[in-house]
Amino acid sequence: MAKYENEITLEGLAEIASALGEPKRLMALAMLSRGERCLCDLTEGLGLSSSTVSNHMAILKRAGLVEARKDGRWMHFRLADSSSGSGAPQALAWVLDLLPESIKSSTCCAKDSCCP
Amino acid sequence: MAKYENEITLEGLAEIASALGEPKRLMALAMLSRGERCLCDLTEGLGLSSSTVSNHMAILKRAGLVEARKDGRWMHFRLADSSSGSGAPQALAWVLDLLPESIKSSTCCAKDSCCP
DNA sequence: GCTATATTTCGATATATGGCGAAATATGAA
DNA sequence: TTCATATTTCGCCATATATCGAAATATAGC
Repeated sequence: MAKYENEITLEGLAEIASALGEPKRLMALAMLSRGERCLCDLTEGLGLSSSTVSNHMAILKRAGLVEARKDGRWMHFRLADSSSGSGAPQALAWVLDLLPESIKSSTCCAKDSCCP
Repeated sequence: MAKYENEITLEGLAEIASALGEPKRLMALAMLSRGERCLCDLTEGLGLSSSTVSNHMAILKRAGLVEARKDGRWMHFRLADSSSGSGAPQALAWVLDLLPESIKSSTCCAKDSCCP
């Protein structure tokens, strides 16, 4: 973590935006906006291999956009808490506001497990 | 308003985020937040070649984050108008809110032409 | 211990991106 | 028209990214 409590560096800001810059990752966030999911659920919903989804989630986690919780064999992911610093909550607010509408005009998800 | 007027696709959203996911482009937006600039000003401020900056600005323009105006030999860039649709204004609001603070802890800009 | 399942890590590969300099284009000025 | 300047386009290179399958790791249940 940075030297100061909630310090936001230019690189950190770019990292957050970059993490959001991939349709499948946006799709994953949309799924998580409806509640916690384990990796296998995300894998099924996104139609990607588990290794690929694991990578995507690591990127989102590194950017501070999601948090993970291990429960036995399952890794559960959820959207980052709004109290977490460094700009991620604001980014989530922005993107979650626009996601529901944008998903309607997309064929990104393999199943409708993610689509309202 | 028409149904598809300001439609946001998942890919469009990802394109906006992706355009924001590069420190030099964030720097360029910070410069533009202080007023219109021509490409040569941006080039000097960012410390990159003009061809590279031209590319960066094309990416920001394509994402709807900046607008351009040609005046003689000079191409002037400015932040996209808040009335423009497709999520760019919200993205700009998010990033412009955090940029001033983040720039302080960065050595990205070649000159202080961009730093408040 | 052994097996089955969930996840991560490890190559490998194809494509995308950021960067530059050189060449091409556009335009104002002499 | 000729020259100088601002910008874009092009070719190239190095690095990053998205993806997969296979192998490695972790854990629940037997």
